[in-house]
Amino acid sequence: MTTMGDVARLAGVSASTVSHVLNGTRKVDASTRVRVEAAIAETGYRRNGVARSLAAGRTHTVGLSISALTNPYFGSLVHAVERALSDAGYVLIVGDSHDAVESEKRITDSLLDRQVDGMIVAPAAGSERSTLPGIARTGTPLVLIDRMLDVDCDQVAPENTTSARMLTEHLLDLGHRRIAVVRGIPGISSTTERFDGYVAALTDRGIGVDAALVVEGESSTDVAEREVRALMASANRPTALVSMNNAMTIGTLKAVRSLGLSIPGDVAFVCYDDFEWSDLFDPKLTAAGQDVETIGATAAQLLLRRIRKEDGPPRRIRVPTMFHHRSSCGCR
Amino acid sequence: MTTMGDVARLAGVSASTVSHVLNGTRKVDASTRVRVEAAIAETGYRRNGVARSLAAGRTHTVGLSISALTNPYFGSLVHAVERALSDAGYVLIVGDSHDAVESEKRITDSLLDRQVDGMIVAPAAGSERSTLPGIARTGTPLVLIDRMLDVDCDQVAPENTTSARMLTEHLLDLGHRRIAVVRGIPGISSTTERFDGYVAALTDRGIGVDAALVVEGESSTDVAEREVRALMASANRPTALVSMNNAMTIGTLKAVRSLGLSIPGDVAFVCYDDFEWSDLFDPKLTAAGQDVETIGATAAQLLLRRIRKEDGPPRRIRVPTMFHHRSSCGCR
DNA sequence: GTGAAAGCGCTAACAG
DNA sequence: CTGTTAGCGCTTTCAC
Repeated sequence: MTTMGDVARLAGVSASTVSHVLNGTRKVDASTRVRVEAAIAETGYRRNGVARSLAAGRTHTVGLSISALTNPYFGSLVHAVERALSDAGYVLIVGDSHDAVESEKRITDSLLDRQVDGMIVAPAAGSERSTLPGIARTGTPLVLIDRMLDVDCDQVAPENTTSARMLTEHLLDLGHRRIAVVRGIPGISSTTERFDGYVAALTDRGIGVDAALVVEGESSTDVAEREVRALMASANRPTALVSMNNAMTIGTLKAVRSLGLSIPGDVAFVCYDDFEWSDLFDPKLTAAGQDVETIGATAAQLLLRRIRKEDGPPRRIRVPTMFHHRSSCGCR
Repeated sequence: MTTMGDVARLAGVSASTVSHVLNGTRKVDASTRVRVEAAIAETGYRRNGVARSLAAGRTHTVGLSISALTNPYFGSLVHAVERALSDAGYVLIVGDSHDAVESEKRITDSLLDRQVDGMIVAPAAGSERSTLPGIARTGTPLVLIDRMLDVDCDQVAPENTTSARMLTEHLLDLGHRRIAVVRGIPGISSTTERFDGYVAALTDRGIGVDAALVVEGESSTDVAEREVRALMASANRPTALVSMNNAMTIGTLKAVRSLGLSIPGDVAFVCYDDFEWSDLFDPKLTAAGQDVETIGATAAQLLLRRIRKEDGPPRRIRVPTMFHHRSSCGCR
């Protein structure tokens, strides 16, 4: 393994000069630069980032903890974050928490041990007690993504309440009164906020929330399928369904289809979260789509800002969703 | 920031003892261990992984370069790899090459600089000339994933030829003779091998390959949609279509739908790659599904083995696909 | 069972 | 414009 010292010797300069030509951190005479570059080329030298990080105190690495890499939504999120970060010269370490604080803690501890310059976390339920304090103690820049918490740090999440409310109101406008909702995993803001939007829409029209029409899908496709199936097979089947995230949508659609029911004929359907292939479903799904790219890019920018020590109060950013009016709601 | 030295001082021992209790690398008297642990707890000490890596020469980090984080297929792959790796105490740095060797080179160089203990790469076209030599030169353990190359290293990829052949033969068995194929991005083995399977099936029945029926989708949904649309709107429209990966499938279905054609009524359809929601499409897709979990887990195991210096000749593993016979082919 | 000391390969004052 | 010199915080012989 060739080190900076080897290169320096070969070029007849000091290691510090080699370091400076490599990093452009100080003026170097053109001729010596050439000699150094020649030596680098000759030896095939490649700097040791670990030593570099130790000496410099920065790793140019950021960590990302999310809850389900298999969910296309998070895949896009990782993609957006990765791009913004790599453009800035950082690399991304990803960890999948499976929405469990224990795994989340293991992941973030490991990231902290590795001295990441910052981290982005989609907090699992209970995160504010279990894992965030530990991160805060180290002073590592942190931005929360996808779910908001009552803590003092940068956060970026989609607009939830208003979007869910619009979705529900649309159904109400079409005359539906028995509207069921399929909720995501409990304990996180997205679930709560979206549910709030649903409740607000109903309440606003003087309709009470019927507990029997609230199905807990737990953000598991299988659970949602089972529960929705049970509901739709029961006597008090709703006339419309609103699904609160893409996993819930898949489960719901499977349930409906397995019962031989048709959408929107037998039951109207709208959902939070859009799919790239929404218009290939039959019928096309009326949905509130998140702007995942913006969410990811924004989170990365906020983090980069903190890493650069550009201070300021914590910011909480809501990214608007886009309403896609298609046909599963029963319109047109 | 508290260091190991601080802990040692507080516990009244040497830094080396602290290191040993932390790592379990040598026998430590129970009583001193207790004192050390108390000191650690008291200071909230957390070891510096960077210093650790520099001293030990291992980072417990592996890099992964893939071509499209937004593709659900790769999302699952990352997930599988991440799980296997984190179980073994490693973290994963991901980079998205967008199937371009230039980005791939930047990513792998950055990973190498960071002294990853190993890396997994889904090679872009041209990788063997551009990026793999550089990796080989460092001696960093490497396993290729998703696409195979004619190079000496561990590789794991799905079964392509036979699966594509089966798909095509199924169409042939149903009486189709004008079968179009939608190919993925050129220059990688999956595209070539799957196409070979298509050709073999036709040839075997004495049917020549009609160049007009070979559409280049370039692994871009948009391109596939445009090209398939053109083909299906033309005079010599095929009676059946075989799509070679999930992005091509989305594009193809969009094209078919936009023309108001029906599957399998107007054109039969089969595809390589399965979707979690395959049976929500209308009609349900007959597909050859990859076992992504196995591919990812296998790659991780092979890599771990190399990292542990368990030698042996390079292994090339083919993971079988699963044939899902549904209705888009026109059966039943 | 424990400590001292020599690095790991680089960065960044500090001096010239 | 360039070299010298301390470290960065840990692991790991080697010695006791």
